[in-house]
Amino acid sequence: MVQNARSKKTSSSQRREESLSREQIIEASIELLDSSGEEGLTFRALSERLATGPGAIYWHIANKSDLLTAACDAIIARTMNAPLASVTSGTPPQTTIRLLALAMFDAIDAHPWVGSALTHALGKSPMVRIVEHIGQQVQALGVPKKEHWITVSALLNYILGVAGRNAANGQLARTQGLVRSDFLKAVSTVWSQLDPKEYPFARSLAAQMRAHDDRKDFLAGIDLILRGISSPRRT
Amino acid sequence: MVQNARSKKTSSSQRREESLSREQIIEASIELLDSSGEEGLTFRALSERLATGPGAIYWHIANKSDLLTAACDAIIARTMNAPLASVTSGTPPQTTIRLLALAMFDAIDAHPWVGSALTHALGKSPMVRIVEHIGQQVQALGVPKKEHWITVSALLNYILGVAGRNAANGQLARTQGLVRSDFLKAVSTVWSQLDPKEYPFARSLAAQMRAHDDRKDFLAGIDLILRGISSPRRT
DNA sequence: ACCTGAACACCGTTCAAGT
DNA sequence: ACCTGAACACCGTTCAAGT
Repeated sequence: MVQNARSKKTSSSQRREESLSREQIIEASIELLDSSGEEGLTFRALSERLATGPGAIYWHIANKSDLLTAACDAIIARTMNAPLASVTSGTPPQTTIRLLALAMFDAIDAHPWVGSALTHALGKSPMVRIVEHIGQQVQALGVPKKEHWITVSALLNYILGVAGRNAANGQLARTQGLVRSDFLKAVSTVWSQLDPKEYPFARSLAAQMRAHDDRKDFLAGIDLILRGISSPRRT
Repeated sequence: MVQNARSKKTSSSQRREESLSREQIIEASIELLDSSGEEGLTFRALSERLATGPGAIYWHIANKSDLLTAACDAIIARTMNAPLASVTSGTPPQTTIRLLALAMFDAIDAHPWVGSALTHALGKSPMVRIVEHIGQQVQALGVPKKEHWITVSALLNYILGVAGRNAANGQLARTQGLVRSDFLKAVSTVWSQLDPKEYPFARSLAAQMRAHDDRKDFLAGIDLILRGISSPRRT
């Protein structure tokens, strides 16, 4: 209360001007999520950052799930529009899909919480945006209309799988105070010590796991699926 | 307190015999998760079901995350072993992979919470089991050793993506009191009303979404990836 | 119309005290 | 060795009361 006493200064500096807006709340949520992860986003921390009470937020936002979806949507909207800047009408759809997928990967890498937020926003706007952008390229690829759903689903599920993994990796790494590469090294070490009778394959994979590059491997998976899409059915 | 008064009856019926065991706790957790979803698993509900206090559980289990992983592992262990019963040495690896993948789908369909539990148990035993079983088939497929990691990752990420989606679908459907098919119909209706200028593709997908069959489409995605695996690289 | 902040009904987890 | 259950430090959400 004391620090609010100097409110005579018309409308200059760090005091909130006019009223709280949905955009302000979402932007503050993103900052909070980026700096302290999913569990760092609480209505109390958020209202403190916005210099207001917990109840005030409920005037603009329905509930926490709504808040998370909105924050996620803000990131996805930026992510889906950015890579299209370098795309011309001559760009092959495969290239555009790779660009979109990589943009998703980088966004989730920068904001791990987006990964799990996406999972919980299935019919919602973030997902619609992604489906739209990827779908248009699948269409341009000449995939028959009947297979649109299955093809987009396959790409989307793969991307969501990676997203979820990255989100979990990020959170685990944060919890244990490790960088992600160190965390993977730790897992690799555990796997290399698995019982060779029971888990021969997982054990043999430990070395590749230690050396791998998340981003490159993600793209390799996209390429694998793209190959599957353009490969004839056998049935 | 009153209902425990008749404890003279030696050791016959519904009273706990001997002491609480980790297995009992995990089994009760699975029942709770199946009947009331992820948010239904609380230490209070669990301890009530086990006729004990919340603190007692901590003697056998480290924390909630440990509990969820253990419950998930119990389901995955059953899931990965069952389909192998019908596999002989002559079964082509593709067929076995399809069987394993379908077993995963069905398990997650029956226990939606497994989907999100898997995401949070990355280096842990449930994941090791899955990697081991799928990996052995990838190896049998003749995939070069250098590509083991990427190939298994692609399959796994796809499966995890579907798993996460199913988990979220199940939870949403539960929250809104809908069966899953009704929930998809509702989403499809929303999508069919999207702005055709902004979201032409997503809009055109609504019909396919309404008609689709989760399980069949899941398998179609696996087949698509399998085609990609056996299709030559272009580099 | 928008905000305040106390209050409600929960959580996971701990820990002295019991047996 | 194992269990009890009160207590702690949190949550999301609501709502009368304010401006």
